[in-house]
Amino acid sequence: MEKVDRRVRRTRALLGQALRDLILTKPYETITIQDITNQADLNRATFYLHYASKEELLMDSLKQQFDALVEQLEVEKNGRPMWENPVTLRLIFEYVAANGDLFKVLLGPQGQGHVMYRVINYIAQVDEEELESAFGQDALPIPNAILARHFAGALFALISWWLEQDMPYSPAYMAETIQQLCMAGFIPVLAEVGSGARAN
Amino acid sequence: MEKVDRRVRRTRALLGQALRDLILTKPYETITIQDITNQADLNRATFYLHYASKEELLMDSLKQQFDALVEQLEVEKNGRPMWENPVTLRLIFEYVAANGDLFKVLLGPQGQGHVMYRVINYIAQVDEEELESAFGQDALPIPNAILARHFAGALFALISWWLEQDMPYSPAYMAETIQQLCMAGFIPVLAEVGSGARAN
DNA sequence: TTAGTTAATTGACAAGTTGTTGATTTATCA
DNA sequence: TGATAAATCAACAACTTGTCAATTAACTAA
Repeated sequence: MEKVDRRVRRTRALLGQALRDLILTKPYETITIQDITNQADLNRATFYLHYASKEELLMDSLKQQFDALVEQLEVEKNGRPMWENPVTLRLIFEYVAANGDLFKVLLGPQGQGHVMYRVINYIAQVDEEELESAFGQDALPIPNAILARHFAGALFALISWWLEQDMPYSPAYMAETIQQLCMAGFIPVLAEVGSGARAN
Repeated sequence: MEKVDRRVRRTRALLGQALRDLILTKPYETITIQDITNQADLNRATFYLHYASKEELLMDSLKQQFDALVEQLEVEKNGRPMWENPVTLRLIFEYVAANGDLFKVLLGPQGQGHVMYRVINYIAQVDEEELESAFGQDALPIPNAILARHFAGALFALISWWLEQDMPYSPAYMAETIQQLCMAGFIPVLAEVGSGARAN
């Protein structure tokens, strides 16, 4: 079925790696097809045999990484939905950390909109499916789509912030915190004012 | 103080409007400086007298819109922090709706990363300041920065989703829902299973 | 109102990117 | 091994970019 010419596999892998390397080097928008093929040591015309644009290449390259993660998560989560499973969340943060250099650029201030959007959308989609299989289609007082988006947005923003700050907390802490905030909200947190300064 | 030559104001306004118009017409990346100056009916060299890039122009143009909103919010919120003030949140959604065409593009699948990042960051920053003035610096069991980011991410994701779906709910509903989810979390929602299908 | 200042226009420049072409060489698969 | 498909190469026109000096037009302040 999935028989692909070895040369094609090789070329695409080289192009993908070249783009990833370049992203760590210079702003994404300034990277040209020339740059990519130079870095990959391939002819420029070869690029167009496989992709129509940088974005297409980037998405193809990221998809493979994603698929590997999703496969791992499927095994670990064992039917428990993401929002109440700290193990799944922790694995996500560990995965992000493992590819921190790249994600920090792609999701940061100079990040790519289509990547950000897809990440949020992907998380939301998975989450929405989990909600549907757990509660049915919109049996809850708030639409599944909204719940899923809320969760995905919060997760995305924390990942982005965590990378920007160079990961000041452990993946486990981030996972627990997100779970707590999504499940129980701010109220329990705000109620429990610590030893620091009090409001005036 | 702020005396700016009338020609400069006029030119910058024309350039900004031209870019906004073009964004509704064709993909952002394909818009050239030529396109912008053509649309604005200005000479191409004039652009470089004011901005170094499309991004700089876009940010300058958006900043003015933002400032107008922030000013309005300051008046309305009356000291009450964003996360527990449905009026502020409703105004935000109404503001988004008023500029729906533009924001739908900028925050959507083909959106611009730097715009998305700035929006999230801006909301988070305002929220973090509110948390600090209400509870002090990190007196809560969870760092203010994380709480603020969580809220900003959820708000951003819901706005983006709401635009993408062509605003299927009222601004008031969106505001109430976000507030409820952020303050009380999923637990009360999941507990209250409606009349629909039940999990198997 | 006017004189001096500053912005905008114009045409032109070299340098670089883009996407595609046809002919050729090279690697792979069966 | 021989047929097939991929990669290379050089070259193409079309376009964008940033900058320039010289000129014209608009504005501000006295």
